[in-house]
Amino acid sequence: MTKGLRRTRQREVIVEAAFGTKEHYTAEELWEMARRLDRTASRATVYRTLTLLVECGLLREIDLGKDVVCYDPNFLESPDHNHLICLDCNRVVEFEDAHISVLEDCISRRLGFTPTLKAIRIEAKCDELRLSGACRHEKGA
Amino acid sequence: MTKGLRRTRQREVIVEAAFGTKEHYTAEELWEMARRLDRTASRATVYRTLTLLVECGLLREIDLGKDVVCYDPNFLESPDHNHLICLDCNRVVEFEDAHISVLEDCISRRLGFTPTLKAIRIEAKCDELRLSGACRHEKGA
DNA sequence: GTTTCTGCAAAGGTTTTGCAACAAA
DNA sequence: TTTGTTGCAAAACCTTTGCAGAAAC
Repeated sequence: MTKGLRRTRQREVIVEAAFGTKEHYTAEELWEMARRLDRTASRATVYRTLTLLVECGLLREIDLGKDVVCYDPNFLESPDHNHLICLDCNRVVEFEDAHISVLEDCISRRLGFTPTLKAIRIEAKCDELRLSGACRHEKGA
Repeated sequence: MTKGLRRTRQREVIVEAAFGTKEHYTAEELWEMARRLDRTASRATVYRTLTLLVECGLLREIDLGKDVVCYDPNFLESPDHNHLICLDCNRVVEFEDAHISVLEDCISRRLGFTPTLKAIRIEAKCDELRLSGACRHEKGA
């Protein structure tokens, strides 16, 4: 009844690419990163491996407000972090807060649920840009 | 320099459908609802009107963890609410919490930002189902 | 009359899939 | 061997868009 997953060179390459960065990426971007390690990596296998990694809980899908799904390899280290997206420069800032996390658990329990995933997304404007007219990170796409 | 938007019958129908429910819906579902009011409503106009409504802030896109974008017509009444999605029955529970909202603002400010949108998504398992083996809402798609 | 809007169908972009060849166990 | 995996190209999906006719102002 076990899944009988196999260790293949393709999967090794994709996993290495997936966790070789701390940046968020799309499926297409992961494909590019994997191809830098092995020119023969195929898009289909990247998609199939991404599905596996997300199912295993090794990788998490995040909503950065873009029109494509993004993946975040940093949840292994800090499983409870959230994302703030700067609308001025598109920079994504990760943050973690124990108080919020506890509150989320309380609210869930009160509603009759046990949370399995908690995600906060904050879209915001940069104070520095508003006050001084310039933002240190403005280049960020 | 003004946008010069026009009041058309098609837009009236789509807006009526969009705010004639408290449920969340996809673009496709809104198209079906609009067609119930007017058989000639076209998909393209639904998409174009959705874009306008979101830009105006009358409607909000929400991430329910599905693979399509969902829209939530309830943000006009309670602009600060969040969503808990039951993984057992797919039911979506809306909740609001002033403490969390304040904490989100504090964290944003500390990071140097002024938030324009705050969204929490919690995926969870139903306690009732786990304890008693049955869930009142199990039918939910 | 001018400008905006609509509907259609085609195009665009992302993700999934059927299948034959291939590789791991 | 047996079973799982890959790569390709096609298919499936959702969303956007060009354009000519229609409607609003």
